[in-house]
Amino acid sequence: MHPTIALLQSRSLSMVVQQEIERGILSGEYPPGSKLIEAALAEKMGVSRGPIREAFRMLDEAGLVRTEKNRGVFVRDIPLDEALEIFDLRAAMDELVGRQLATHLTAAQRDDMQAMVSAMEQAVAAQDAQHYHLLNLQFHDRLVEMTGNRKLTAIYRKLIKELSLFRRLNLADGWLMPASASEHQQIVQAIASGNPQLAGQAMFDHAMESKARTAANDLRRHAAPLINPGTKKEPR
Amino acid sequence: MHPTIALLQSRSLSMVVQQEIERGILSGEYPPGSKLIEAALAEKMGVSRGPIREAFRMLDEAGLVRTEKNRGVFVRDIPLDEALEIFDLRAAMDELVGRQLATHLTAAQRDDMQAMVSAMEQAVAAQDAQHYHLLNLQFHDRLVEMTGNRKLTAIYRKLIKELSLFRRLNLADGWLMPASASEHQQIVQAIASGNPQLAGQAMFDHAMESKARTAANDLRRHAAPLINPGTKKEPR
DNA sequence: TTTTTGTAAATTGTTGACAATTTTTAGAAA
DNA sequence: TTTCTAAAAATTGTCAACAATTTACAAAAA
Repeated sequence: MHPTIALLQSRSLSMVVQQEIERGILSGEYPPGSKLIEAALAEKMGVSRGPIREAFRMLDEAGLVRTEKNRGVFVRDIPLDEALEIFDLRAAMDELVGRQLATHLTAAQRDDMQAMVSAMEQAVAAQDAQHYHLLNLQFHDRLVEMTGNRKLTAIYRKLIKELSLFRRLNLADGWLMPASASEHQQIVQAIASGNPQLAGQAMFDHAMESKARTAANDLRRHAAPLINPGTKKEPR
Repeated sequence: MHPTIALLQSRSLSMVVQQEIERGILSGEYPPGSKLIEAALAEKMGVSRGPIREAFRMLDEAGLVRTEKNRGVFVRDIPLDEALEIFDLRAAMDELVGRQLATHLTAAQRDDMQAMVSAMEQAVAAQDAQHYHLLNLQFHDRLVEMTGNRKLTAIYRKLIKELSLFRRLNLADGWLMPASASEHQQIVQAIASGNPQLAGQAMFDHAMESKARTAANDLRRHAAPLINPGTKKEPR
């Protein structure tokens, strides 16, 4: 069967719309706090408002937008305290990932991990922060996926998406690039050693380091505030 | 402001519908696998199909129903392997809860916990399995809530709801009631001791005991199959 | 100037209608 | 009887229209 036909049979309009809006949110096209207007999106995507509204409900439940009755739908802006909460939760999940991988890792998985770490080290050497950032996200995503726990993987990915709506994170990435590079090699070694306690600890510590860096970076931001770029409409 | 007016201003129709359908699912009125018909629900609740469809999208994202294009929406039936995955994830979250409570517990919280354990012991003495089950759910929910981590609390509650769609769980509860009673006292003591490692371990072990009991109970179910009660329409 | 008030415009909430697809039913053919 | 086929019914997908609410704007009052 033709792939396009198969796609139209399985994906309803609202799901396509949901993916498209989500892409726009995660890419920064619709920044945190900005208002999403039903009619505008409907016209842009060539559909009526029904599927747009259904997509809004999915995005709301996923935590990417917030809905105010009779006022509209806004891209969520994750406050610092919620971001820190998510880091704690992610650390616990990563610890579980480390433990499980340490007990069930295959040789092929071990090589995968090592290859990704090598790629990250190359990105560090090349000073390519953007590429390093993508590789880092992929590394952790793959590790979670390797556990085979689909529910864990699904929730982990949701948390990562929500975290990307924490504005102040973006700036941080550049400065922190070299810091976490060596930790990844440590993680791979701990997992490969087959010691669940050690591997879990390495993953947990790495996640908490990210949390600490984010918190420290937020303080720096407050000390040296930025000029307000506000061109988009904000709520209230 | 009058509470009824405030309610009507904050809750849109689709949110009310979502809550009502969710209540029906969790109460067993709409059992796992059963089909949810838009028109029937719309008439029953006195609204049009639009809000029903929006509620469906929320419930789908929450994992309580599954949508098949052009075929309809069905209450999800959680398979054993997914239930076991959720137990692993919940164990990691509970471990985090134990650690955090051990370091930040107030005296009032400690008394709360102790009171709930006492209530559970009374339910055990009275052989009231139904009441014990509710108290047990409340105990763990309150502990998660006490951490103050809202994201953790929200995801934990979602997981509990999904787990309740694992049919085979219901039967298990009765037999297992006395087994987990003493573990709760152990948990409270571990948390009250202020030792994060110990408290986390107690919570983790307790969750994994639940998992093991569920798995064992499922084996028993397969050995002694039940007469099929099927009166509801099933998909396929 | 600043605040208030009233009207127009924009936007959201809800509904009913129609099209597309699936499911059921009844009859024909094997 | 069983299997296949085609029409009918039921159900979902999508849309456009209308009502309700909020927002924007301009004039009047302080």
